[in-house]
Amino acid sequence: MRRRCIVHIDIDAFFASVEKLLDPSLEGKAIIVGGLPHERGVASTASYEARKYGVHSGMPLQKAYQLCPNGIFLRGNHRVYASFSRNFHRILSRYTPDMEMASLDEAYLDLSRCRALYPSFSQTVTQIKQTVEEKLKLSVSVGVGPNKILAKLATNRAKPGGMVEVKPGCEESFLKELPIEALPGIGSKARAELDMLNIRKIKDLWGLPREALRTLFGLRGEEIRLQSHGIDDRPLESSGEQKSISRETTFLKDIWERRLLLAHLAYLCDRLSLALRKERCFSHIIEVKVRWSDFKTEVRRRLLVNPVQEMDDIYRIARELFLELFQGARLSLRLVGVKASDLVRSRTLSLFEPHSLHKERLGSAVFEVREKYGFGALLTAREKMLEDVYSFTKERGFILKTASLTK
DNA sequence: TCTGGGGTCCTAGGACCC
DNA sequence: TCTGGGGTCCTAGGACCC
Repeated sequence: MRRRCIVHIDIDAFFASVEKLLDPSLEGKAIIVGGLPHERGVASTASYEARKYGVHSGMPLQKAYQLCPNGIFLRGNHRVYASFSRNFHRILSRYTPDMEMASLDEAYLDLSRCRALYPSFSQTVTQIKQTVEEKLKLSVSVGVGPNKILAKLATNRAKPGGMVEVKPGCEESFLKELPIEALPGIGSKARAELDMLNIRKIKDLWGLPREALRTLFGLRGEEIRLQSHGIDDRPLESSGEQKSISRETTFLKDIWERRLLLAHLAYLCDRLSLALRKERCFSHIIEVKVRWSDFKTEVRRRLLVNPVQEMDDIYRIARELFLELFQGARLSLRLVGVKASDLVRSRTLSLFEPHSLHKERLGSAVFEVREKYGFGALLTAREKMLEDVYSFTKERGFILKTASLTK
């Protein structure tokens, strides 16, 4: 098979860079996006200035604040980032239809089919990089290789702002000294296990027999073995249908009052219902998640014969699942969440649900008003109750992190 | 240090059926 | 009265990614 030409392109410190663009006074400063220093949470992005202090994404905000007390902490605005991401996608798609958006700020391009169009790959790649940077006003890093794994690892080496190509014959020398956790799929747990076996670099994996990898990583073992040699024939995948939608909240302080937790659960169900409606989806599985104050996480899910979309239906099930978990609770909760999965596009109306048509019409009307005027523009009776609970919440000093219902 | 929110995928055990 | 083998479905948990 002919060597493919895969390009991986990644926006540098994406959220932080967008914030600098929106507010030029932030230029040159240590920016940490993810939340305010006293909040519970982690950094989703740190600017390169902040990284000098040791701050990195995934780090708890309180720790980031200790390391970088003069940093500028921002909650961030996902809608703005999503709009930048759409532009990113638009620009790249002009070069080839063979593209995979791996996340908001990261994409793969396969130029193999466009050989006739682009006689010089390195020139084309340089041009793509320049165009993206000019149009988005954001710096990007680019990696080029014969497959996804090598292109991605090349990008990591190119950061920030550079371009690295893994040339034919250089694959193993490029890989051998990289730490094993550079391979996607090897996270903190796997790294710790491999560390005990004295396996720290990718070249250390080369000596392991297949069976050992199979034992360590299960089905992923063979893929990891091949990738450690730079072999990867995974095709690019255009983003398929979403498999699940979820909404969850970590409270600023742990909560033990049932009434408060149920009220917040209802709020999450409402937001989930809105999201399902937006995607024109119905859900066959509803799942409730709780995280206790000791950080132990539990879930309960229910498979439904008739898929749901309406808030009332979701909440009825979520409430039961929640109470199953919360019955006899000895600890308070730091998180509740609700998730819809096994999504379907439409559903057949059941003869046993005479009111469902009416309910759906009401739901559509609520949805339209909220799309136009915002979530808080229209409150149902239950949400009016919720609103009271929110003020009750404030009186009790439990400020929920999620924005209140009214604007 | 004290651990987000949104996802995907895999594993393992129990129930159930043949 | 002791106890198969295999397949599938469901549930819960967890690793991992950005």
